[in-house]
Amino acid sequence: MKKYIPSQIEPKWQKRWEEDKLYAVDLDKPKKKYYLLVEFTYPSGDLHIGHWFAFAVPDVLGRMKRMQGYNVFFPNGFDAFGLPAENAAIQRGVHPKDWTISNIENMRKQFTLMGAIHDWNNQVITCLPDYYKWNQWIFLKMLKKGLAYKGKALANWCPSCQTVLANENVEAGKCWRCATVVVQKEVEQWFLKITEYADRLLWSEKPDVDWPKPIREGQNNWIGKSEGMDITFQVDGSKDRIVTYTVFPETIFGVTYMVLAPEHTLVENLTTKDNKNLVKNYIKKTKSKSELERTSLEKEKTGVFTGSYCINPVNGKKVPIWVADYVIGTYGTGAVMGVPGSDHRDFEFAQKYDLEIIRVIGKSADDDSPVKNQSDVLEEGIIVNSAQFNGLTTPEQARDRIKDWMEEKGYGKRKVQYHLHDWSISRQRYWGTPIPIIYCDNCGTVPVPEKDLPVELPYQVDYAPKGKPPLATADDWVNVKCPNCGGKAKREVETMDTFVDSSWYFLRYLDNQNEGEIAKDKRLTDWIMVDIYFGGAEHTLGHTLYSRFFVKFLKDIGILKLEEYAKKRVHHGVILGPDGARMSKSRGNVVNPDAQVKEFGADTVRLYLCFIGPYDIVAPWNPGGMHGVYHFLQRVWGLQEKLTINDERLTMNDLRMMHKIIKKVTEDIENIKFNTAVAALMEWLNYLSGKEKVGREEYKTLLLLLAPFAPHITEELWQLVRDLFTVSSNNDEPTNQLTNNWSIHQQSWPQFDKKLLEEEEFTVVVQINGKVRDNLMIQKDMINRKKAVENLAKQSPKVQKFLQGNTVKKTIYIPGKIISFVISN
RNA sequence: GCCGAGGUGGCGGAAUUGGUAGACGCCCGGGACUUAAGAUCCCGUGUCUUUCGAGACGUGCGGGUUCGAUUCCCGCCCUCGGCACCA
Repeated sequence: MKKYIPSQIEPKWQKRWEEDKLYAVDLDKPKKKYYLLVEFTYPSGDLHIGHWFAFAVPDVLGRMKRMQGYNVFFPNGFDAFGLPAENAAIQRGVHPKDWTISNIENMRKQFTLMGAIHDWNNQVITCLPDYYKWNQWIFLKMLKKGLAYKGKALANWCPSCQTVLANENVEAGKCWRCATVVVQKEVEQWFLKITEYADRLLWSEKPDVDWPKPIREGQNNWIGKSEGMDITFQVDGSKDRIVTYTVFPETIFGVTYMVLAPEHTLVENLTTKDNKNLVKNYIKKTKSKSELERTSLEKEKTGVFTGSYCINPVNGKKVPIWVADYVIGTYGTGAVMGVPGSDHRDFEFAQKYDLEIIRVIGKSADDDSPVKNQSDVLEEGIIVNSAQFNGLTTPEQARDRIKDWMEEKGYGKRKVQYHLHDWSISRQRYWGTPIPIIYCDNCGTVPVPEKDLPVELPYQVDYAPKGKPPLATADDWVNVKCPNCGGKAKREVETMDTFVDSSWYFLRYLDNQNEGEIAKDKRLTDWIMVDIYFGGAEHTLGHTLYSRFFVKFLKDIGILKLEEYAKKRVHHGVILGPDGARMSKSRGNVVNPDAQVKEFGADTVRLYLCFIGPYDIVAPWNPGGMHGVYHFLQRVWGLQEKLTINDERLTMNDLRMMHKIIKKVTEDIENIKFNTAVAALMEWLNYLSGKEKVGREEYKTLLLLLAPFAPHITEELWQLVRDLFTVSSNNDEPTNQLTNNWSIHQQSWPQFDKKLLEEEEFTVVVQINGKVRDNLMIQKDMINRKKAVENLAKQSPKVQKFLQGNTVKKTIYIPGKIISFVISN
């Protein structure tokens, strides 16, 4: 027997599989299709162990499905636009495109070491024009439907770089590049109107697709639908009106003040002379604060009085109007009614500034106790001090009745409000999809005609200009004729958020050569439902929400027929460094998969990643664990010494064990429980190692079950003993099927036989007052005879010891499992 | 603060329509083989007590339901991930 040396067998089989096109998928044959999708990767240049975890483990599922006869499509690609390429360009003077393309080449080589069944013929690279053309196309379709629009929004702004910064590029309130203090500035940007789809993006209680509950709840919370009311307050002595939004209209009688956001348009009008300076200073201070400071850092609320008052419509009460930065201009109406008796935050504010506090929700109908502490504040209970509504319980009885009454009287109007904002897609960057818009001196904003797509990204630009986006430096590109009037015009110089790219890439896999359409029609109907989608939990509120939005939009314009695009979503975990911290170059705890492959082989790395724990685990890399699975593979290798062709040696126990393991491994892979599937294989190997000889059927089944996990070693062993399997026990000629399908990965997945799983003997545990005292072995035919089992149990000396001198009050028998005596003592 | 996930040996973890807690692997200890080391194979391995038969305790903490609770209920503590002072 040769020694098991992974480096001698792995490249050999990878090459052969590639040559024989073992994993090529014919997308025109949708019969028994299985679309396996893993979130594509950013081409950072190096494949790290996280990529292996993300791709090699789902590959196990894909391989089993193939052996089960499915036409498995497991494409891969690169999310190739984005900031790191631009940073590399600035720091090292490499062009982002060259940097990205060479990274992709390198990573594809590293991907092949994994031994995955990827179909690279259908790869997607988002930075190529034939891909991003369709970003532009979708954008134009949205523009046509009014779902893409230009608007203003607050953004992080670096006054020195003259550019908008993403949150992750603001470090402690300063620009990551030049350390200038970042300010909030209103900037014109392109938006996609995702809020239009808010209701459809909300998950129902029982959706048709199998997505984890945490992601559904997370998205629903993020969308944040609330059903409340806009209530109008007249400003005292003025024509101005303040509209305030609330989800608690039942507390309207408890309003004792009004608060406006500093950005509110009425603030200037409402501020009286005496208060001008105070308010002005306050607003100035607010502006210097970043959103971060205004929200999380500042726990204590601050505010100033404007000097004006407004009138509560329900009771004519005059209440003071304040300005406070805890009210956000962009949420609701930018005005909040203060109900300190029934809201903890309002209470804190009222107490600090000595504002009136009225109880409108009490513990009982006659509860008129003063609200003096936070603990006296009640958000739910019985309505008091509220005229005809006293005595109603909140929110059930009171809320809708008060809403009805207020609408009837014209005091307010029901309104649905979402937390979700429209999606800003403008980036002042080079390395992204150009937004297909032309600004004409005569015609204004003109969309690029569809026939002129793609608007290609120019190669020659200054990536780090001061004061304008990089594309603005490419004069030849920027200056164009207006497609409408032929007059002088300029292109939009901003590019799209890269989340646009990833919102529909799973469609493009279905045909990236077909330039006339987004993907082939037939494949969009036959293949598009992704059967299982693996990815990171960090995309709960980003990518997966955006892509659901895109799919719904594409359905509305007739491209797709689906409301959801993935039948099932599975989250993977995170592999930490051996020190338990997140892997990072600066920490020096990065595990290099190539080095691991060199030392142990790809099969061991794959197997370890399966075995490390549940697939959604966050766990450190443990080098000792690698030794464990490597050892296991060596033992599998050594098992060939015990192989015999004499199948008659299989006992009932052997058969039962084998079929039990087939069932366990099959079901565990299907249910994404790879760790216990591997444990079952180890358990069986331990069993087989204990035997003198291993039967042909056992050996074959072990290789087949192990093949998805460790494709190389099983292929090698299969080829060594294949002839033994092709000859049936009565020495017939080898069957054609096996000679054509030379590879183990072309074989059928083992089936288990239910009949062979049935046990002959059962272990019954004997308990006395719930404590285990003995075990009984009983035969199958005895299983339902309680009395007999009871008698048998009572004969046990160990049991007798505890029963002696006591009376059995009760006997519980669970057939084949437990007999439990309850005694008094 | 809110939302979500979780807390089981020295370590990663297994077992939940309530039924022998610790599968499988790592580490560690002992033995075989070897001149030796390594590799490999076999045995042991939750804690404490023990007359070596066994006994008590044990799944973050405190209660409860039950013949029986890691699993169900009530009240806490801690860790991780996410976030929006959301009216």
